Amino acid sequence: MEAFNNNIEKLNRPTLERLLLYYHYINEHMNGEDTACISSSELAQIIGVDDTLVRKDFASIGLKGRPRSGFVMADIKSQIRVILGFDKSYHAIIVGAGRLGGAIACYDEFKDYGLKIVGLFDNDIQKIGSQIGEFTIQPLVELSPIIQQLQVILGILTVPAEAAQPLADQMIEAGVKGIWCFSPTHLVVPSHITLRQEHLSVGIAGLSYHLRNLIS
Amino acid sequence: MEAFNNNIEKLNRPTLERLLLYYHYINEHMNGEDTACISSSELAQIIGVDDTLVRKDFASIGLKGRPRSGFVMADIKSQIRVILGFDKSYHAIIVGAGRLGGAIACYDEFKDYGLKIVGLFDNDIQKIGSQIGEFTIQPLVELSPIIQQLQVILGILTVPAEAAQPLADQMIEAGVKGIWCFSPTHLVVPSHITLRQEHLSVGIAGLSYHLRNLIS
DNA sequence: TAGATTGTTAATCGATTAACAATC
DNA sequence: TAGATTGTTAATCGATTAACAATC
Repeated sequence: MEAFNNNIEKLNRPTLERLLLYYHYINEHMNGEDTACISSSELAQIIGVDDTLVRKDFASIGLKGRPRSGFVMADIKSQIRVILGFDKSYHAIIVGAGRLGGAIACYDEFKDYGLKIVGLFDNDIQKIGSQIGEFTIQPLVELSPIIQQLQVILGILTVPAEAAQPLADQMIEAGVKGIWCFSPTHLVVPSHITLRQEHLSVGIAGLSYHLRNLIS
Repeated sequence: MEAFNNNIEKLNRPTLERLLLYYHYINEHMNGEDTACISSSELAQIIGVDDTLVRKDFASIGLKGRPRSGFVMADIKSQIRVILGFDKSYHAIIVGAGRLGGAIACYDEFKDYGLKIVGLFDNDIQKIGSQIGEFTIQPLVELSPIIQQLQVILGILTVPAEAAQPLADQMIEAGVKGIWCFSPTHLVVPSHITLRQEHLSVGIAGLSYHLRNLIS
């Protein structure tokens, strides 16, 4: 297990992102045939990368193919699930019950990735107690107790930028191991905390940069 | 203009992303002093990159610094705005008036990036005519006419995965030049169309991968 | 067997970092 | 002037691609 972990710990970001693309494609095109195969070159063409890269990626997660037939799709799917941790379920909570927080709370696909939302919090007295999807919005005073009671390891932030840092600090103090932040700010967290910052504006930047010459 | 465009057209993705980080930081820390300077090493430390890289990035967008003082913050800000096209305003519409569509429609920061949402569409008869923020939800039959009338160049998709492709096709047919897709699917678009696919699951993959060893 | 496909080593490519002269 | 900081060339690093023997 030690060696195995050391091995996959090395996966770099481009590889991680490609693994997810493979996973999406296989997931949508498996049709229950457990023994169906796909060649690295076919998958490479679909994803838009070089076929050697696909084989390298698969080798890096311990997948073996067979000359003349390729890789068993069911194997690809299950191995990526294991490597990315989708086979293990873990608890997350959302702080910020605005439209974005609500959208994430109700996002159906999360269960495919092992992520289970177990709470939705807000400081707005108007919202507390009301319902979004299957969640009753809870007050912030419950935040730390719930994190501890339910062993929540991921905190999702969908609050205004200026509220994000203190809430992140509080969640880390209470025991979360990761922060997924949708607030447009720059969080500072201890090095042992996994942080993923989603900046909508990164998307805009790329689009705007490519579109700017078309704007009259 | 020709030469200038050829020049900046070369900006690669890491550079684009860093430009945005510089922009965010400068934007929040300028305090109206138009002449305040910042050194490449100071900015580098804040962003978490090498200082040579900051100077390379700035050189690549035509920014010049001064030995002993650094770069004028106001210059950095305005030059990045021009390069990324934030100084030009353009029209976008959103298709899919669910929670995520609503969140994006009401996202306040977009105006800083030149993006102006001019319509919110849905096919749900229950939703059509109702209000989200300042938008009245419109029926899909209005989609193409509005795109043409208002010269909409960006279409934002927040619909279920299976609805995304035909709607993208329709918007491209009607004249949009870019698609920003939040639906968890793989869109196929002509090569002259700028596509940005946002996959929430990419974020989950990275988080899950790093957290998986902590899950009991 | 012949031929398609894997697995892997070597070559290439592009981005980052190091080094350092030029400059204010 | 002395010293901090830029601007740029060369070195390094890491990821991708090419080449090709091994294999079913």
